[in-house]
Amino acid sequence: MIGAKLIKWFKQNKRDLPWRNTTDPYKVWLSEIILQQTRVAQGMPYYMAFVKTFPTVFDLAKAPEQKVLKLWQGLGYYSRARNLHTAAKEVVKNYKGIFPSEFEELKKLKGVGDYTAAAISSFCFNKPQAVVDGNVYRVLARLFAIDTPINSTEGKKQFALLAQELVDKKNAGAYNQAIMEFGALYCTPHKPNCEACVFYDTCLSGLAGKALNYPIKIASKKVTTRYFEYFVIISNKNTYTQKRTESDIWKNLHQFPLLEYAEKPTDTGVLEQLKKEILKTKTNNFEIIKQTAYKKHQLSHQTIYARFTYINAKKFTNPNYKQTSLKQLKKLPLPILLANEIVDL
DNA sequence: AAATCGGGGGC
DNA sequence: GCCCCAGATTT
Repeated sequence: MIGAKLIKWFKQNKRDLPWRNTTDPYKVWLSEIILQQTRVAQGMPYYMAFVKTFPTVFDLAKAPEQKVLKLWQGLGYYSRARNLHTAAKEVVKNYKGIFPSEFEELKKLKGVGDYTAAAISSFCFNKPQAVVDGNVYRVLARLFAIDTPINSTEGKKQFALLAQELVDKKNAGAYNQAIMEFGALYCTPHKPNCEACVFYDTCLSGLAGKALNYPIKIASKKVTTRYFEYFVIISNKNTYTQKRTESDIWKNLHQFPLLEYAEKPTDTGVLEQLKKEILKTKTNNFEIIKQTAYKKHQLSHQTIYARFTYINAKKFTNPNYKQTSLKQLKKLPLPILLANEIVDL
């Protein structure tokens, strides 16, 4: 039984985090969505801002999506913010603003999967449902020297089953937080503290001196490369933007007029396409003010090389783009790549 | 079953 | 540069 050791360790070593001082499912849910694939240090300021801006699920539900996305700006995986907003409206509409406590019911909420449903139901209602996050995969893989890849279908089933067998059914909330905290602080990916570990004498990978070999993962496909040519078109002290609506990165965030290429384009090629498709002119009634160097922007599955070309255009009328003042621009939710670019504007 | 979706921090 | 982070959804 690993539960007693974990919970004891947890009581002595846990971090004091704001979402641990409450059992309000709204706040726990908020923290869980924010912390998906995100380090505590990175998510913390966003959690504080969301709680302050939207103290209740009703406040979040009635907010416009653009305001939610703006507050999320810079955190990445923007579908989390869109789904967060959708789920808030679902809770208000379907549950009168009261979060359900059952695992299966929680999973019906947009953006709430196995992990998050288990977290909310166990943390807030002490339901006996095991969480399986990156920490749990790592701790269990090491304790039992499990060779099944954690990102394979079989691995996900195997680890979920094992986790559910191990969870302390009477103290699931404490147990779940304990095993995650243990993974985050002690059984870490690169420098596990095996010598001082409470499972030193039973951890199968540790005993073999192979803790670092676990967990096993299937190598992911390598990333694709994209070239983005953004055009900051200045006309009458305004610029122009559009909203990304395709199912692609940064959906529902805004951007400058953009030309995209799979391979590095030639300057003349870019210029021709700019005139034809964005400026819609055959003459040279515009002026290139400046052009930045390509900036490399690394995403999990894509490498983006982006460049900004500033253009002075006397007349610009293209219905695909919306005239935007600098003040308006800074209020729009933008990919961090663009937000950084306009900081000094 | 595999691909996709961000950004940052640690090494 | 590579890996990983309190994963979920889409294809």
